[in-house]
Amino acid sequence: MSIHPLTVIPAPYRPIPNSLLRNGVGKARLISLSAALPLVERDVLEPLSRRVSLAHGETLYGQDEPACSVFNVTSGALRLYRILPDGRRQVTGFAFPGDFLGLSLLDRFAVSADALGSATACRFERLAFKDLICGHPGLMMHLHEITGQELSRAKDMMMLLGRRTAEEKIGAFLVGLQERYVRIGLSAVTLELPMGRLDIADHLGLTIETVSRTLSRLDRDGCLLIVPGGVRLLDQARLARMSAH
Amino acid sequence: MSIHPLTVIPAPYRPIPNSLLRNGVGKARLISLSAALPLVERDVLEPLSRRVSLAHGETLYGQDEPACSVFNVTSGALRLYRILPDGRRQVTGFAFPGDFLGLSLLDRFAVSADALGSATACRFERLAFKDLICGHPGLMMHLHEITGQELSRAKDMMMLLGRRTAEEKIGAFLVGLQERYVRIGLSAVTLELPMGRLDIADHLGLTIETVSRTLSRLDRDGCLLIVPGGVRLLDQARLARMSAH
DNA sequence: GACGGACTTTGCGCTGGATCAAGGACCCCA
DNA sequence: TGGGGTCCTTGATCCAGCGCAAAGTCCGTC
Repeated sequence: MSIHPLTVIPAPYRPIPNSLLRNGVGKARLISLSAALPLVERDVLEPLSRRVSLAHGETLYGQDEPACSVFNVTSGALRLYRILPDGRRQVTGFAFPGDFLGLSLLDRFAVSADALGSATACRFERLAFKDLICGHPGLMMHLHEITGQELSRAKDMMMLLGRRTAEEKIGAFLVGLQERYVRIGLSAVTLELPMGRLDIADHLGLTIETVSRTLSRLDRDGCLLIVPGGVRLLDQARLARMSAH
Repeated sequence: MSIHPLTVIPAPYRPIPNSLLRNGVGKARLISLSAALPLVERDVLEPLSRRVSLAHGETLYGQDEPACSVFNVTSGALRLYRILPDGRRQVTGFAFPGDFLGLSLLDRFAVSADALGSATACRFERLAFKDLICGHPGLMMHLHEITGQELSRAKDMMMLLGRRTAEEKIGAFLVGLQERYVRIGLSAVTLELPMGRLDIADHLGLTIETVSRTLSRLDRDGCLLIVPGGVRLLDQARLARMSAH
């Protein structure tokens, strides 16, 4: 049902787990930091960093843990979330190569972070990082701006969670993900979804069944195509309309 | 129904609009900046500021407008929100004395801000503000930390919007407001609610009817007392439990 | 190549909160 | 003291999305 027999699907549509999110480990750090920062700032930060590797499902840090590090994701994808005592979970976002984690430099992490598939990151010791940027106002300002953009996206998210329907949530999620992928140089048509349906549900304030049903319906309507490991966006215009601000 | 005849209510419970939120205009700026910042940082910022006064409902700035100013609220309360083309609204938060607005220093405002009742703020010209803090790394770091706290609260809000029931939303809203009031030296028991039911609804992702019904039920259950212009929290323990993280 | 486990899809009945509709309280101003 | 506007409350009904249950799919492993 999800792949129509007459549909031409350009390779790769086979589930190569996280394939598009792994760009070769050697270059990853370079790619990542250059995407987010000017050369000169990268040169300042680079010497402080140490590599961290995570296997599928491994935790990078836990909510409320003392935040002694700042991270920059270099490959793979991470899930950021909070959990209530009774098990209800809110996935506040996903992190991809180039994203900073813990950049607000608070004493404790605001969320937990774990890996979807395998992932790597640069770790910076927080106090050293703080001292360093204190000596580089331009860099600090740049990092502040990145935090400001995250805050702005958080407000988009509030609107999404508080005032939009299931279909709009799914649409906005997919279009937003596509935009982020394009910005880091990944496919714009076939979206890899390294997170599961349950992660998407807990991100959008829905249940896994509603996510599944809504995706199925969009597939049936020819709006998108569910492929193993992800989704192909077909009717971009309609998706854009349903996720429009 | 909302005020039980046998309940002793300490004055003031009469609706003095925004009474507790107006602390005398002359001292307001001092109070505000001293609350948020150390003395030395206040002395740096103070000379750049100009007073702005807003009447009830007046707009301080609009979403997507070029952000040429940073503000620090000195009296009253503001509503921060986004609106979708079809009229659906998400109130992303409320601002009280001491709060900064536009601190992420992006080119455009992420939300609209208007006054609930009358309000005043300090206005800083954005570029001058930026230049100034570039020369004061400690101050910039402090402001960055404030932004980080706002981001953390935004994530609380996502959890609230995505995963909690109407009653939990109301409970968490009231307890959170109380905590903020305490921090700026206002009453801890009788909460003034300068925003209307519709503002609360649009903040919590509910309808005005659900907000009204839920408050009525909590009143009936002896959990709180609806008084003109606000609410008195009676069963703090139960409220804390229902809003617990 | 078939067994087991994790994830996804689908059907069905249910419910929390939305929607529609009607009053009620309060306030400003005449 | 009364009339009109705004906001709030309450009741009745509806429905989008939830919760449960049962297949179905995919994948790794032995």
